[in-house]
Amino acid sequence: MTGIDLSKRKFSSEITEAEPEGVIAGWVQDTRNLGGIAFIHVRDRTGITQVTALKKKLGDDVFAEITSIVRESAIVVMGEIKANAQVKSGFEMLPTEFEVLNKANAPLPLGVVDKVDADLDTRLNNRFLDLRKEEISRIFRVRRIITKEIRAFLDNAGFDEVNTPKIVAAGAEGGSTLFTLDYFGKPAYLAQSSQLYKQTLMASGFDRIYEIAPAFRAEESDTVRHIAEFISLDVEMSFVNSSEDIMNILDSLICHVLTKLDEVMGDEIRELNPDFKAPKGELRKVSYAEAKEMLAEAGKKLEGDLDTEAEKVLGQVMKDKFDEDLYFITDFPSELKIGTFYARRVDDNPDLTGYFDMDYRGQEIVSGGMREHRYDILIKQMKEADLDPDAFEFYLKTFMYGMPPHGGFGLGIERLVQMVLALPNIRECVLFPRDMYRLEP
RNA sequence: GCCCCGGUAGUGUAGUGGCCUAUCAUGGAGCCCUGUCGAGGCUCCGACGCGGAUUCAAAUUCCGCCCGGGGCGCCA
Repeated sequence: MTGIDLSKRKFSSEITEAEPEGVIAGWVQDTRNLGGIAFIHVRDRTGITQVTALKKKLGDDVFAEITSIVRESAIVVMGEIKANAQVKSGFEMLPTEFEVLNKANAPLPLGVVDKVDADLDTRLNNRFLDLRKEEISRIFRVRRIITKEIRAFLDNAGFDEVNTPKIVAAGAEGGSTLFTLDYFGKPAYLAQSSQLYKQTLMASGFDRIYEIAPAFRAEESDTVRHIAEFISLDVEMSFVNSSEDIMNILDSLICHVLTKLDEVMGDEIRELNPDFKAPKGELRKVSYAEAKEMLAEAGKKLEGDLDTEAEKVLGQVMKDKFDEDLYFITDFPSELKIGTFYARRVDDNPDLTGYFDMDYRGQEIVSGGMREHRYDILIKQMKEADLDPDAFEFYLKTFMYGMPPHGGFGLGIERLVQMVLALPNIRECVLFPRDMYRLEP
């Protein structure tokens, strides 16, 4: 039991002179002891309150006690609120009582307000301390607003949120990138995408659905844009004519989300990424063939699918030419989408698919398009992709009883956050990232 | 999976065979200071990833292992 009633606690942002007595609680960020006066900066999730301790008023012993609290200890302070123009927040607290709720050990494995930077690895090993930094927790505020606005937009557009299993018997794109696990003695996998299930729901009359859920990839991809567990927004809609219908929804969705984000915390985002701006409206569509030409002009010859360098060059071209960050790449050749067996090819030109990517400054963040809803063609494409239809029985069955034409897309939430904030590493926008080497914390 | 690079105090670094009893900053401990907010001044503390090899001598060279960083392929 503490002597100070924690239920009376106010956040730093709520401190005003209106209530002359107050209780604050948080972490001791820093102490400035000037001898006869000391300033203790107490941080909570809304900001910092300065506690001003006077030796004369508190007495030598209490003053020594309050000024010797180890940084990052959790404390609660009760005191008098005073307006003071010399303080950043405009208010300070003159303590009458305080209590260390739990002391921090010294030295800290990671400084929260130190003047030296720490490596990402060190920071992730001590993530709980890393997350106490405002500029780090800000990344997750951005992330929360993004997912909140995605839901707001899609709910409003008549989409229902669903959940599909993450323990599955087969993957959407073959077995090499699946994590295996033992499921009551049977082999099972962690879902690499909700593709098969969201299509199944199209055969179930849901019409418009979305899911925001983890996807697991056992790809041995050790890069700044890959993680083994990421959050995917999956959207699927049925009774649609073409990929245009799907791109329209995605276009409106992304513009809505980024516009709202700009409204709510645009300035804070630009402190971290000065180039952030919300797209104005309809996004540009560049066909694969056009992209190839634009790349040739820029001196990058392309054979086959866009490689990482091609994506980056194209991103720069879009920036230079149109001053645009976000754009579609459409009409991928079918030969590049063999592995994506469920992609529907253009009826009068089977060399092309209606598949598209959406790139954000040269980084792929979305991929999607019309799915193949006709059973026979699907089987054929599955075989071309070297997959065994027998392993997909539950999925294929849904195509035999009135599967409507449908399509959708998958968007990598972390990739979007990473590009909005221009973060150097995707791990920055995951609380506890999982990669080839990191399984804890 | 392939290619390149690195591991020095709690944290970030300097140091490429002897000048190393290892630099600087930050941090920690302590002292001084009644308006700090990257506070300031002074003192002290604290480190060469592990194993082997070469050498009179290894933080420094070589080999193996472990850990980390970057790029590619692939993808969201």
